[in-house]
Amino acid sequence: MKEYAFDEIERRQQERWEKAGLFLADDHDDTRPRYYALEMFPYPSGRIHMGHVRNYSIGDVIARYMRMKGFNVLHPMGWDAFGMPAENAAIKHGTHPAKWTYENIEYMRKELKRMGLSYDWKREFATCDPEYYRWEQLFFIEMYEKGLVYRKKSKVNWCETCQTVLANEQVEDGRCWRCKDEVMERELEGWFFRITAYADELLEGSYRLKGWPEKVLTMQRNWIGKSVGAEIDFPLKGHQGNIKVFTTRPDTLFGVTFLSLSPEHPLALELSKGTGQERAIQEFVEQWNRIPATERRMQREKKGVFTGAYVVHPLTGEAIPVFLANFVLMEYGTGAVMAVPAHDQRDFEFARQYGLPIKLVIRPRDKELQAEDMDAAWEGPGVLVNSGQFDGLDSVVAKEAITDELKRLGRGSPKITYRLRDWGISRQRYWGAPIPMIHCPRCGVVAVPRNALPVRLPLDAHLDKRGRSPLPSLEEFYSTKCPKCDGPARRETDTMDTFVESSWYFARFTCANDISSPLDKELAASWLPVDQYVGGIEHAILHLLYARFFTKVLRDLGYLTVDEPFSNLLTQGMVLKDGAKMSKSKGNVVDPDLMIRKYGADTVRLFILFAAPPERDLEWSDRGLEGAYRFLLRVWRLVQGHISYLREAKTDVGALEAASAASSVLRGLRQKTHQTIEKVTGDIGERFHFNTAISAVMELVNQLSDVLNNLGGVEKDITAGIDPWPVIREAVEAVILLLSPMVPHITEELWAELGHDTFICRENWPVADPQIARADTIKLAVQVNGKLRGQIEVACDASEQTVKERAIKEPNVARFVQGKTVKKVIYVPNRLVNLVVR
RNA sequence: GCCGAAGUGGCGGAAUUGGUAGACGCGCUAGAUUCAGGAUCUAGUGGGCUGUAUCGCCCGUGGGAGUUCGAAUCUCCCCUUCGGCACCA
Repeated sequence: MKEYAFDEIERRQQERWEKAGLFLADDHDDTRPRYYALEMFPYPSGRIHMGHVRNYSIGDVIARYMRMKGFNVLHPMGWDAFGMPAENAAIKHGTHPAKWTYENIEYMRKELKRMGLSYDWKREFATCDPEYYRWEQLFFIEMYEKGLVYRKKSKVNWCETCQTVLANEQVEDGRCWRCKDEVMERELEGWFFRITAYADELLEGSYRLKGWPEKVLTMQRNWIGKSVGAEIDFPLKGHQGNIKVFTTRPDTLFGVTFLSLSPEHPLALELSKGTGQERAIQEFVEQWNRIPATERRMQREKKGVFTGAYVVHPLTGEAIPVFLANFVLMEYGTGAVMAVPAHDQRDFEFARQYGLPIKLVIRPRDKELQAEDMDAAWEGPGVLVNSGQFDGLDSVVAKEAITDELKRLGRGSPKITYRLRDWGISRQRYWGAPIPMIHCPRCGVVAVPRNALPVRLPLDAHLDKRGRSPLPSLEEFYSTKCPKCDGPARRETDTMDTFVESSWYFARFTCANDISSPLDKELAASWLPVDQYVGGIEHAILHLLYARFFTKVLRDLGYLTVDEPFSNLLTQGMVLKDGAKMSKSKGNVVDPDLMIRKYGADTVRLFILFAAPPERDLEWSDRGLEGAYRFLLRVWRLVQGHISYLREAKTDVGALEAASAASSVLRGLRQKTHQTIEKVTGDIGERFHFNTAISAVMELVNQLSDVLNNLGGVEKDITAGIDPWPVIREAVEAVILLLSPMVPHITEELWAELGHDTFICRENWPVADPQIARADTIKLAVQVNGKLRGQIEVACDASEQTVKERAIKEPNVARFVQGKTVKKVIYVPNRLVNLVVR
């Protein structure tokens, strides 16, 4: 018997596939429906890890399955190649980020190829290729012209270790998402993408993304954080001007007893002038400034100080004191809030702390409240009281009524506020796409002309030990001429956030080799949106929201015709070892290369698909891996051990039907074969539950082994002259075909061994015959008062009457029914009979 | 604190629509083979019951209550674990 030489087999099959160009997507074939399967492309960090193996195994099953289902499949791969680790490695090892990156890509490409992933490698690119980022620079300029890019000075999150600005999303718990060092606050001028212009569409669109996990959509909605309310002006008492506040509860306007301003509010110091509160305010603000920005938000205790100033209530004319309060955020709304202690918990705590009045204006429908003995604010709905002309109104209705009144008086207006901030994309790093802008002392900011693109990142730059970008001091780079006035000018030396590259790479894959334009509109339209996107949940907000934003921008720039990039999203769970995420620091990393060398790519793929459904976390198990290997070995021996009979067998309908008519064992095997096809098709095609698909094939293999181990018995069972091998071959072929998307090499090899000269990955997915899959008898459970008391086997088409009679005659059932009256008989066809007795 | 997901044998997990809980795999036990170990094959494997022992009973899906002829699945309360958000006015 031939040995299962997985390494030789896998390499040979991979070579065959490559030579035959099996996985190239056909841009021009319109006879088959198109399907775009995509996995999140990796950062070329050096080597692949188990997370990649899982991600790409899942994606590959989908791609291969859809191909067999007759789709023209696009399944590309590339490299998210800009980023800091390249710079860090360059500094540490005295190499160049480009060299490091391209060498890693070389290595990792080999690793991916060794896994037998069915990619269209002709579309591969790295985002650090000038031929890629040149188009990104073009988009930047076009967005700039449309007002979607702007420059502003802002307080930014600065990571000293990484020497760069971080987006809000890259700050976790006040620390840098990458190096985990504390983030500082800094004022810096930088470039922004106006993602807020799409806030509403991003939010609306989230309700139409039926193929996304609800969890991801919820996270995005929270991130966008839309609040509907009103902006209200409180005129300063005795001064010019007013203080603007944003509130979602205009219905509580009559309950305002003070105003709270952020300590960073521009009016903070000014308000106290001439009130005797100057010192107190000064101290409070100074104290506030001494607290590191990252810790400010963590303070939970409500603290504040009176500014000495008063504003006028816009409807009642009352004087309202103005406070500074440590919980008011400058970056949200207007940096000032109207305080309604009776109906906002924070205001309530603040008021209690400083002995400020609490005025009840919303009375809940089902209970009586007194301002004096409340122990928490009432934030729910109710009926308005103490609210002048609005008394008696429902609080929901009052929101609009009061806003209308304010608008009529010119003291306020409806307002929608978002938590989402514009996307700061400037990075003071070297290894990124240069921002194609020029600063001219005479003309100001000028875009690089389109015909001068790309602005190439100079490769002869020198990185200093501290990791600071060499670009601002590299004259050959920054020194240029103004495209408008031809005078001396300076190039922008910031580079783009690497999330920009990953925001449109999926679109570029549809026309990766187009050298004349960023996106071929027709090709993009023919492939997009991505039918199935697969990746980690850690990108739920960042990458996925940016990609959605970019898709809408590119649509509005005329490049794309779709509104959303990914129709269906599968977020796979993590790979754990000993209950924890694999990491170098924990020392629990399992090296995929090593495992592949030891057991082969098919075994590793099989284990990882079998151990858990894709969306759940997966616990790595060496034993489980061995189990997967053993199973493949069983399949191998099953086929090779009977190879000459199997090769001879002809699976024509006549032979199959004759054999199953002649033998109950063979009839049973055929039935199991077709049931398995049904089950696996559903599990892969509809649920992506590869674990149960595999276990179903295992059951078929078990039954097949039984039959083969007992061939003598089968032959006795058979009418003379009937050949059992067609039925056995049908089962064997089903096993091989059904497993092929998951373990493509061994199945390809066995397919050839059976005498096929076709590629299995080009075969049609098997179709179950429901007639054969259906059993002629069926086992039903019989319950008495809901407890299982027996089992009966009846003909499929048995009448309800027959079934009930059989059930009641079943000895053990009869025992429990004896001496009692049957009150009711519940009959669930194909499932059970339940006798209710008393 | 708020939101979400999860909790099923020794372990990973299955039960797709309220209908025979524990499929499949790992591990374990016994047997066969072997000088031995490993590998392989066969059988068994949720807990309890000397009980009318190839059959049957009781208990059992984090805990408690409920709806139902019937609940791992639905409802309510509680516990634990993981993830996200965390003063967003």
